[in-house]
Amino acid sequence: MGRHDVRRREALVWEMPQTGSMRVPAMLFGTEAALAAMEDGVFAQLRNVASLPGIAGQALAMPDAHTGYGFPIGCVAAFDARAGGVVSAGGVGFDIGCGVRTLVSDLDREDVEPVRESLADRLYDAVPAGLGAGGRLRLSDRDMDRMLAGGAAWAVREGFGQTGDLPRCEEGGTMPGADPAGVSAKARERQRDELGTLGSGNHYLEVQHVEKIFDSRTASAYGLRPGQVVVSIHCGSRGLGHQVATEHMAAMLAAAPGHGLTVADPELAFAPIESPAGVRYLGAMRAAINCALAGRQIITHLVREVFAALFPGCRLALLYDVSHNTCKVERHAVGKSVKTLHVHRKGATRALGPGHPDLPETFREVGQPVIVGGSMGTSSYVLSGTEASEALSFASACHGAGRAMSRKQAAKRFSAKGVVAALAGQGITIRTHTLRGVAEEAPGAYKDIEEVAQTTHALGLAAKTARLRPLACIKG
DNA sequence: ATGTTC
Repeated sequence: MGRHDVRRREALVWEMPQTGSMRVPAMLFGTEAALAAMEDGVFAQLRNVASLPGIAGQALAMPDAHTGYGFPIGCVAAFDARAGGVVSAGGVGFDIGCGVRTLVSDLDREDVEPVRESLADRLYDAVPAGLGAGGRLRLSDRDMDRMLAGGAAWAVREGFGQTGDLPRCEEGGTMPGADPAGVSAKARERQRDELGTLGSGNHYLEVQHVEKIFDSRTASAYGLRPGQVVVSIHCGSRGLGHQVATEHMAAMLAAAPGHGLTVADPELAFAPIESPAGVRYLGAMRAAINCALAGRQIITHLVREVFAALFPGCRLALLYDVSHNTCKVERHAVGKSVKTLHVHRKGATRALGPGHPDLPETFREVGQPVIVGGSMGTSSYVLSGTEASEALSFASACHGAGRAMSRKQAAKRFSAKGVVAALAGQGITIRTHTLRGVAEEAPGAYKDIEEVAQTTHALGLAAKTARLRPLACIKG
């Protein structure tokens, strides 16, 4: 029961046929070498996902997939409520609403290079980061409810950002259907002073420059040009999302026998979409997504303050904000019919193609910006959504390089000081709250982003638009 | 990912 029955369907497409308890086949994407390097756990977890009630089409692993909690990270799976479909907290992940946003400036690399160290210091001081780090905001219970219902739109109303930012966020900056009352007192307490903080692990705030443009028409629609300075923010819902995930995984596990469901792997806890446990999770999950959106919006404001101090009058406009840990209700073609599905994207990015009605007018002709964050010190990519991804992956693409080894292995293998020095030699400034974190996030602990992006592009999951190179990176 | 093992 593993990878031995994986069949090559096309150059970059691999299928695990429907066998045993699987209700649908599973598909994986990558080169032969990438599949050979993929952890055994991905195949086993994908088989579990493909066995869940009500799954539609196929279970999918993106080119950056690696083993996760229940579902692989880099997994897309869609469920049909009318066919007994389920929702799984492990199918969204602990960091609910985690995502990336990229801001585009009117500065050139040459403007930033002379003050790179000072800019890194100021950003490090302005944006709280690290495990358990608190920020300057303290939310009352009433404000907490408003934040959980309003997301980035709430943050803009509170003075953090510009109304023009909102159309540039997935869902317009507010995830609908949130149930703030479903977020426990404990989850709220963990978040009380964490709003607008970066967190730790692979989260980062990076000043980058546009190193290469692959498609000038799309890049132009996105406002990207060679040499331009951009800022990317990668973070999620902090302690609140973690608490929501923890509580609901336990609740789903407890409720499973009542639905006549067996859960093979406790990490794979799930509940029928329309069951009380499913409904409660979805409401709380959407509130956590709003927490993540509000957080990225507040950090955007802090970054703009730093840039305004160093570069008076400079522009820092939001290109796009997109999550890669979500479950969303979307319409997709399955076989000959179009169905309403709960699409889980765990370590996978929504990638709507040209013409999709959910896209703002600006992106209607070229498709959605798909922001793919590299690991610390390596390139990131701006891709664009394609029409092909609808048939391939429920309009989804990769989310990053994907880990090639565990944090523990990486901490053993790499020296933090060595990593910082090596990156300095490449003209990349690192500011960090934890040296161990730097070793865990060493570029060598990740897959090659170039190969992941190329596979994604060649398959048509999303198209290469621009490559971003880091200048300065703030780590938690 | 995470008040880094409720």
